[in-house]
Amino acid sequence: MATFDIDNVLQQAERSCVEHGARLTSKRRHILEVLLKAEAPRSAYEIAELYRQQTDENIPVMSVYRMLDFLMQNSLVHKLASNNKFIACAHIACSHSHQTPQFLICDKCQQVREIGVDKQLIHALEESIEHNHFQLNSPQLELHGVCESCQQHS
Amino acid sequence: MATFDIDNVLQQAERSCVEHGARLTSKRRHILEVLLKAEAPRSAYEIAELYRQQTDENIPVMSVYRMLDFLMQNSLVHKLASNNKFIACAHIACSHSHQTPQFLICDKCQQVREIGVDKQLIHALEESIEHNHFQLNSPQLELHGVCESCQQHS
DNA sequence: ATTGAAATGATATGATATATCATAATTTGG
DNA sequence: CCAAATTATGATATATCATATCATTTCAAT
Repeated sequence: MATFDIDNVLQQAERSCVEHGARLTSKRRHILEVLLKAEAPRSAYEIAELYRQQTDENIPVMSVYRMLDFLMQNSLVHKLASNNKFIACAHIACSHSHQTPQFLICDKCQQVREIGVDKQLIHALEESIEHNHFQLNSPQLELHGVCESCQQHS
Repeated sequence: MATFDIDNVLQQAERSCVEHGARLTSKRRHILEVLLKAEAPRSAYEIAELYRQQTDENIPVMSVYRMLDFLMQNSLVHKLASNNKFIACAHIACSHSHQTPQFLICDKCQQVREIGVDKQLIHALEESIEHNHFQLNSPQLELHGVCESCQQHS
């Protein structure tokens, strides 16, 4: 993601937090920035290390976890359960309301693509689940495979 | 799951391993049995503890992980990435070839239902993913929510 | 300025998972 | 049947991921 984009996204994140009465502190903002700059999902410990490198300031991992919690609550960051890593939401700067996030995770290069799966499809999935009398919380999907680029170079 | 079912499932697991030239050793079989008896997904450490209780024998967690790897390779056990726990495959004794596993995980009682989502639906999902030039490994889905029983008792 | 709430730091510890080398069990080829 | 090779398991250490708890700092509201 290009630098000018990051600034734009950060501004939008700022706005979104203000709207919801959430405080995007300087440190929280920095954590988000680290993830926006990262080219793949990062663990909390990796984020702490990148934070140190990029700001010349130490940060306890404990704090990183708390800030990630904040960012997740405000839909600015997602957690990938399948590898215990975190990723900036790809739709922070989008105007439309956020869909249920769907991630394509490349098992070779670790890059993640956050896609919008067809709404109808998700709807059908939800219906199928309701047939099982199950009440869905949030149908975040994580799908593992090989991305286009890695397919070509193998 | 009733006891007589467990024996049946274990026999089927045995058969399936023989077919594939895999060795379902006594210990591996016991690990599978522990999971078949468990009424919810278990962590590797919990499995080690249950193993101790049920066999009066110690087992290193290291070994549990290795045996779980074996069982997963042979489609007898699945790992739930979203909570780092393991569960016996619900379709060991089924004759039909295994579908892509789909799990409904209750966030209240932790019970898991392994369902067969509509084939067409999965197919559509796969198509949507191919549009993104992504090559799926295995589309295991983990969906979090509240099960029927917990909905009623809340 | 004072106070109360929210954010962050510091420390400890728990939970999950892998690396590595040693030993035991099983298979295989003679 | 035995020896070698392979596979499985044990033992130990350590890496990695995450939470609990209490102390301190920052910030906002009065």
